[in-house]
Amino acid sequence: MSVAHAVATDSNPALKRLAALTDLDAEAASALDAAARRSRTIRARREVIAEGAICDEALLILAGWAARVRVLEDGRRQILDFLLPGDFVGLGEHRGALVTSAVTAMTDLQVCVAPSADDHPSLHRAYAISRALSEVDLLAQITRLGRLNAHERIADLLLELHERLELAGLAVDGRFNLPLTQELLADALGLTSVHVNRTLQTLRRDGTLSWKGREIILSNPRALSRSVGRGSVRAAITKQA
Amino acid sequence: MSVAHAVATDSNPALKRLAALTDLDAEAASALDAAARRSRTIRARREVIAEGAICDEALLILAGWAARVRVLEDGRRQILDFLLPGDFVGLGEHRGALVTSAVTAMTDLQVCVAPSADDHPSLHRAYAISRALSEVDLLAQITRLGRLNAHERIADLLLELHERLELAGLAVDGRFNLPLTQELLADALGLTSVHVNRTLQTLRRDGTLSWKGREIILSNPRALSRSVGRGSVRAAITKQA
DNA sequence: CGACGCGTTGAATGTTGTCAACATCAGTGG
DNA sequence: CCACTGATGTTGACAACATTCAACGCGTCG
Repeated sequence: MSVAHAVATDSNPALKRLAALTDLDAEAASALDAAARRSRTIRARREVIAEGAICDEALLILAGWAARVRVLEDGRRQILDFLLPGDFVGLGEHRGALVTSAVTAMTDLQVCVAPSADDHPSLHRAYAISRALSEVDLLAQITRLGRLNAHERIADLLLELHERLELAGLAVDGRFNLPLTQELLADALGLTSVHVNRTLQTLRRDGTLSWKGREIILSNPRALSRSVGRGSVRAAITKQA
Repeated sequence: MSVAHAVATDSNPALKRLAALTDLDAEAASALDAAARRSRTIRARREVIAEGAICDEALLILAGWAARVRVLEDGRRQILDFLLPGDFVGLGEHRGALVTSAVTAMTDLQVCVAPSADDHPSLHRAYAISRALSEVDLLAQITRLGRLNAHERIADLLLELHERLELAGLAVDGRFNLPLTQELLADALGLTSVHVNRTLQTLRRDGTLSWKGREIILSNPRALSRSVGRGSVRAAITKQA
């Protein structure tokens, strides 16, 4: 990862993540940097983009958390996945495509338009890897909901978030900022908030994690990862880069 | 959908599906037709491609069913999604990418190498729409597992399969061939085969469906779709084309 | 025939959801 | 400064949903 160019990889989590996915050349990095300077803020709980909208350009998340959400007619809600700094909104879609699910800001959000990768091979690579990772995470979500129990679901999701935030420099040693309520966690995990609450309590009691305010600490991510049997595809893709 | 060219859209479900996604020009259709002539057979239960393999080219499924499967260390199994005639294996991945999950043949399978879309704009469009649909289906699977109960999960999945097979001309009026055991259905739905069995019985009793041998009949797909509150994103994307 | 895969059934158990109440805290306006 | 409000977390009792285990029927195939 070259730091010769004058772009602030360290102060910009999104840029840091993309640089971690593949070697960005100076051009690509400065294109991203320029894009980031034209950023826009979206308030928490606002919709970033609606289901069924037409998508012409992808957005890059610079700061804050968003989520893709589906709401059933009777009010049941499912969070499909979370979008973190360095992730894209609508990157999968081809130009002019319908957006396949609503994206909502979970916190105040800072986004910019993702620069076109057309004349930047290294950006193109970074986008491709980012897409691949987000598919891996969707598949992991399916396995979580289909075959893990409440304890495992919570541990596995927190591990995933930790791995992802680590890439952007936003998690260290099992510690990171988790700006979610137990109810949102429940909506992501296919559980009720009551059950999430109870399960969290046992995870706290047995020393697996602590969570006060918005700071969460996983006592031993490695060990937890092994004990939950968390897959290694993410790591393989990240290292391949 | 032009049928002027000499390509057998009607006898080839895969071609029929792609033609239904977007208007294929004669060149694209004959490229697909040529590719289909160099097909390969894979026996049921064999692995089509292993997780972690390197993917250089996408495969097109001409006949038979496959599935992406994830198996946990302790033997629990989750079917991530099904791949039907006209679907692609490894289309999402960029060249040289790691395959993100094993693909297994559920029946004897006929596949061919998907022709490159580089110099066929209409193929490119078809592939893009196909990718978009498969993402929609992944998101639907997440909602199914996270927020629907056993009855709803079964109905919703069968409706999805019906919609998808309809595009390829393999389902008509709620009737299609379902080459799965109750156990495989359970692995896709995050349930046990015992519970799937019991739930199917009540669905049969109340007249929602019948299933004998491999033929399944949904009595009233429209009504069922409404009663389950099944989303319409698939339809929107298909119509957009 | 026997072995095997698949579907079916019953009884007991375990996991998760529901409902309702209360605790805590931050913010708001009187 | 306090009372009030709303969002979030916590708890208990109970019901609903789903799994487990074990057994048996039925057909196919060697």
